[in-house]
Amino acid sequence: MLESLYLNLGQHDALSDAEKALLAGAMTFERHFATGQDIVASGSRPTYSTLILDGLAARYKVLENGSRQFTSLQVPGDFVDLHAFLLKTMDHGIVALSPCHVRFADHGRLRTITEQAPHLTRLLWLDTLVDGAIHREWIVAMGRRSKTSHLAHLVCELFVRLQVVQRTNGMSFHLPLSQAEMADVLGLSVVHMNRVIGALRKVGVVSWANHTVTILDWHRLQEIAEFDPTYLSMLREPR
Amino acid sequence: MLESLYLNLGQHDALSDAEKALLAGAMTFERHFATGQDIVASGSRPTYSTLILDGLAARYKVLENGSRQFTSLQVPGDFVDLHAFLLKTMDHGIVALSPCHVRFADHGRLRTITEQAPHLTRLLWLDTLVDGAIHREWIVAMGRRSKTSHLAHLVCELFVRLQVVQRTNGMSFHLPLSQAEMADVLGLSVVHMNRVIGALRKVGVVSWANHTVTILDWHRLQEIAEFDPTYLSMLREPR
DNA sequence: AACGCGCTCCAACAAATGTTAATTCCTTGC
DNA sequence: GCAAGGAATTAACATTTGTTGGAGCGCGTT
Repeated sequence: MLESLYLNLGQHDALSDAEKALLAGAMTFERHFATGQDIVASGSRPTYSTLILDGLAARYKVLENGSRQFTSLQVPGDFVDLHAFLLKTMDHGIVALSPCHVRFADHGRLRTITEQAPHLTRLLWLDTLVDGAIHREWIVAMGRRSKTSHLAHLVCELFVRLQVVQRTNGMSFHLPLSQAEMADVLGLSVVHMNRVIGALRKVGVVSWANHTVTILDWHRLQEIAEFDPTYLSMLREPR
Repeated sequence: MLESLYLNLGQHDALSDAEKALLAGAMTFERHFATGQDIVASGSRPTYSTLILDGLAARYKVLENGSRQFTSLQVPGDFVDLHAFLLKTMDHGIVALSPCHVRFADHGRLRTITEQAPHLTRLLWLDTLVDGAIHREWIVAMGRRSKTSHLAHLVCELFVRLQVVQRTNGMSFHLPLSQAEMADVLGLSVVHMNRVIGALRKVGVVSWANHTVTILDWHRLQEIAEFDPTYLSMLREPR
C-alpha cells in the first residue's frame, strides 16, 4: 500500500522495517480525488499531510488577474504538503491533475516521529529538501534555459522521478496534462506551449500523443536539457 | 554574535535559552569572504553548514553557455547551505555578493541536535521549508508576473526579510547588487533589467541609487507586487 | 446523424525581451 | 589631476513570446 513511499524515501538511504512501521502507523484514512479537484486549499491549515498513492497532482498559485502557475508536480510516493506540518498555513493550493488516490498522515503522529525517530525524521526532512532542490532547478530553467530546453529538462526530471516509483513503461510514461496545463507549468501562453512541444517533437527526441510521452533519444534529450540528476539526490548513502 | 540567527529562527516560534546554547555549541570557526568569492563550491560535499553573520550571499547555477541564474538571496541569519547537511552533495554554488562574515556549523553537532532536541530540529527543518516557500514564490514571479511586478515583489520580500534581522534603515535597505547581478536574479538581460528598474522608479514607488533601495510608497509597491507575506511564515506559533 | 465541447494546432499580428554597440557617469589607481 | 575600467543608460534592430481568431478533430450526448 505504501510501497511508493518506501521507494521514494528509500532511494536516498536505507529504510528499516521499524521505520516503515512508524510511517504506516502515522497514516490514517484514504481518499479519492477527481481530476481538477483541490486536494488541499490555499489558505487552509491542514492537520494531515497528504501522501499520493496514485495519480498526478500539482502545487499552484493563482494571481489576481486569474493566471495560474504550477510550482511543482507531484508523483506517487510524494507528500504533497509535508511542509504544512511545520509551515502550518498553506500559502498555495494543491490540485489533482488526474484521478488521485491519497492517504493522510496525521500531524500529531509525525510530531511523535520527530520526538522518537531521529533518522526517520531526517529522511522526511530530506524529502522536503529534495522538493527545494527541484524548485531551484525549475527557477534556473525558467530564468536561463530556452523554452525547448526547459521542456526537455522537465521530461527528463519526470521520467527519472516516475522510474523510481515504477510508473514508467520502457521509455514511456503517462502525462495527463493538457497543453494549457503544461503552459501553467512552464509559465507560457498556450499557443507558445504548443510551439515548444512541436519543436521538441520535430527534433525527434520525444513522441508525445494521447497523454503519453515516449523518449526516443535519451542521450540527445539530456543534452538539450543539460540534465544532471544530482539535484534529485538519488544516491543511497547514510543521512 | 548569533543574534541574527536567533531573530531569524525565533520569528516562527519561541527559542529557549537551552536551544540557543545548543545552536551556539554547534558553531565552530568564523571566516570572511570578499565580494565575488565562492563561499561553497558546486559539487562539493561540505561537512559544515554556513551561517551568514553579516553580508549578502546567493545560491546560483551556471549553464554550459555561461549564463548564470541565482536561485536565492541570503541575508544575515540565514543558513546558506543547511540543506547540505542531508543532501550531502552541493548541486549549486554559493557566492558572496558583498563582504561576508560567516560562521560554520558542524554537521556532526547538527546531527546530535536531531537526536536530542526535537523542537530545535523542527525549527531548523522549518528554516529550510521557508527557503522552499520562497523558491515557490520566485517560480510564480518568473512564470506569471510582469517583470515590473516581479521586481517589486523581490523588493518587498527583501525588505521584510531584512527587517526581521534589523538590517533596514527606516524604509531603506542596502542592496549591493549590480544591475547585471540583478539580471541574474530575475532571469533577464542586463539591458532589460535596466528598463525594468527604470519603470519601477518612474512609477515613483521606490528610489534606487548607490546600492540603496528606498521604498517611497509601500502600499502601492505591495499592490504592484501582489505581495502577501504569508509564505514567509512570520507568525510566531508552536511548531 | 447532428450537436456541443474541449483540446490541438495554425496564422497573422502585437508586444515584450534580447543583442549589439555606443555614450555617459563614476570610482579607483597612478 | 588624469587615465582606465567598470557600471548605468540609451538607441536601433533582431528574436522570442503573447494575443486574437479560427479551423479541425475526437468524443460524448441528444
